[in-house]
Amino acid sequence: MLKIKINNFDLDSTMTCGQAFRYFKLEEGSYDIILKDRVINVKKEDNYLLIDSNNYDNLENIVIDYFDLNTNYETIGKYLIEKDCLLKDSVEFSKGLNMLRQEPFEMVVSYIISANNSVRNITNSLNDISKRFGKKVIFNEKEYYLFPTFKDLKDVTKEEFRNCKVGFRDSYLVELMYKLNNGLFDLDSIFSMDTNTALEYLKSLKGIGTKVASCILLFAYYKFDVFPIDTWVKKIVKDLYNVEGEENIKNFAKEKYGMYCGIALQYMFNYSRNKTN
DNA sequence: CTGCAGGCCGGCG
DNA sequence: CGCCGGCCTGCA
Repeated sequence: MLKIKINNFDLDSTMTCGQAFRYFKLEEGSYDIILKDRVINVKKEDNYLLIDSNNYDNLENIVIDYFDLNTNYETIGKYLIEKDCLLKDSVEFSKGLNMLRQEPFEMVVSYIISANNSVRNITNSLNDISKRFGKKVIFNEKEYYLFPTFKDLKDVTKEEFRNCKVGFRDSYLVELMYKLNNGLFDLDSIFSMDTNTALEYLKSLKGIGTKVASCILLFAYYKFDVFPIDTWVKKIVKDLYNVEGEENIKNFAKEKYGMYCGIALQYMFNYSRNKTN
C-alpha cells in the first residue's frame, strides 16, 4: 500500500466531474481506475491517498502526475475569484477538483465518442472497446481491461466499432487509427504547440470540432487556456452574465479569466451540473 | 411515440 | 462564409 500526502484535494469531485470515464466506484470514496498500463485503487484517508495497484513500478510518480498533485489549485481558485467575484460559488463548490493528466490517445477517442452522446453511452462504448481490444488485467480478483493503443486498433473495421455502439462516429475512429498508424498525425507533437495551433491541428481530424478539441487539450495536454463551451456552460454564463453565443462566451472568458479560462469553465460546468437546487 | 444527451459534418443559400 | 438538418444509441 502506497501512501501519498495531500492537501486540498477532493478525490470524489475530481473523479466524477466528467473528465474521466474509465473508473469504477466501489464504495464511497474508493475507486478502481484504469491508469495507463495498470489498474489502481485509490482511497482518501484524512490527508493521505491510499493507493493499491497490480503494478508498483514507478507508482508514486504516476499517481502524482495523474492527479496533478503538484499544482496548487487553491492559488488558481483565488486568482479566478479575484478576477470575477461572481465565480465564487463555482470555485468554492469545486474546491479540491484537480484537472487530471490523462493519456492523449485515450482522450481523443473518448471525446470523439462524446459528441452528441450521454455519459452512460460513452462509458459503455469505451469499456466495450477496451474489453475487445485492450489487455486484460486481474486486480483484486476482478477482471479489468487496459485502454488499447492505436496499434491495437490498427485493423479494427467500421463494423467492429459500430458493434461497440459508437454509432455514426465509427468512421471517425477508423480514420484516426489510419492516420496514427501511418504517421499522418502525431499526438506527441501537440505538447509543444501553442493552444491555437493545437486546436486547429486536432480539428483537422474528422469528428473533432471546437468543443471536443478543447476538452482534449484541457484533459490530456495541460493546456488551461481553452474554451470547452457546452450546453451547461452556456446556461450558467447566460444566467449569471447574460452573455450568449459561442463567440461572445469565448471572448468573455478569455478576457475575464485569461490563462486559466479552461479551469474557470470546468468549475462552472461542475457547479451547474451538480449543485442542488 | 418524441425528445434529448457535455457536437460535428456536409450541403445549401 | 453562416445556418441548419441529420445522425447512432439508450433512456425518460
